[in-house]
Amino acid sequence: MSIFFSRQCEYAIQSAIYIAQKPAGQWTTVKELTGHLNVPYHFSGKILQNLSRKGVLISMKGTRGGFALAKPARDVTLFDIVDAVDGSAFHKACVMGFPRCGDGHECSLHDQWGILREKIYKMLVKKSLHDLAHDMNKPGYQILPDALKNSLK
Amino acid sequence: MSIFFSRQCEYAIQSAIYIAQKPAGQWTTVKELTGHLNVPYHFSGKILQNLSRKGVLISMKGTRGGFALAKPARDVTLFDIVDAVDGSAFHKACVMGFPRCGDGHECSLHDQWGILREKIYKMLVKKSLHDLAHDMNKPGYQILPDALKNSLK
DNA sequence: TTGAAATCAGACAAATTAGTCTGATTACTA
DNA sequence: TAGTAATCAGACTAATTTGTCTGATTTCAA
Repeated sequence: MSIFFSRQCEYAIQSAIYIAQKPAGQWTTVKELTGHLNVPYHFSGKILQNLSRKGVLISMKGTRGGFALAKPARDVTLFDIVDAVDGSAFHKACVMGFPRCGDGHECSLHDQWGILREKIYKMLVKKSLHDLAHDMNKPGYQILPDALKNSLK
Repeated sequence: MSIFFSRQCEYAIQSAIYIAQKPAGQWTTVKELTGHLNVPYHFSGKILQNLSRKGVLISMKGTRGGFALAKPARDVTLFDIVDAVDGSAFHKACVMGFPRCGDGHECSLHDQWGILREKIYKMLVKKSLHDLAHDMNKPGYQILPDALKNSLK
């Protein structure tokens, strides 16, 4: 049970936050990212390419290339990332998997779960990458264990 | 993104509800279950065996055998099922996958998600199989599409 | 203009999850 | 007591997700 998002989605979120923490206009390479983030190098490449295909990031090839946000961090929500990677099936599907739920034959949890799901959705939509980047820069917050941080290139 | 529970867990929940709808003391065979529930026959067997190993169900071999609840339906919560199948990692793990979150280096969503997660947990703990079985017996509720229901043995 | 450093593309491998098959064992019934 | 219908166990296959590898292309800088 990967908690709520797929692992790929977790990686994407963490990557986006990392990129958003840097001054706008700077490019971030896969190498730098995976040095800070404990995401497998090549997998990271794939994920970032995917995000740029989806319009969340932009990329530049070449020596001074890398990835950057396609829009200002204030204008990208957490939901945008999740939606780009995992889709938004959790909006629709029955939490217990009953096929007719939401179809006039709602399951016993339908309403309760609907309320919670909506709260989760609002949480995702209200958090911008700017918020996240800002929060996670504060002292108590930290993206990685020190051990890993020290071992970066 | 399998919404929230693994598919196996969804099957387990649906099966448990089905069994709980029958009068106490009756045995339910895999054949009957999969006739009503659209769960692959052999996979269903595995899942039910697993649930009985975990103490949620009991089983009896032989001609008139099958599976039944190990305890009264009022005493089995939805959380018991989920916990038996998927575990309860969602209690602990960071929703965005940050390794140090919950360790003094909380992520930006930690508190908000904690509140929602607790509500989800309460929802699971408060729903007994008896509640579920009762609710899903009401007219508007229905476990399966008619088409499937009609094609049962 | 050449070399280095980056993305990009796609095939491949490994791990996990989902689903299938077969044969053994058990218990009821005729 | 023999046959049937069920669980049980475990090996196997298939599908999905995760992760790896290689080579091509692009861009910059010496």
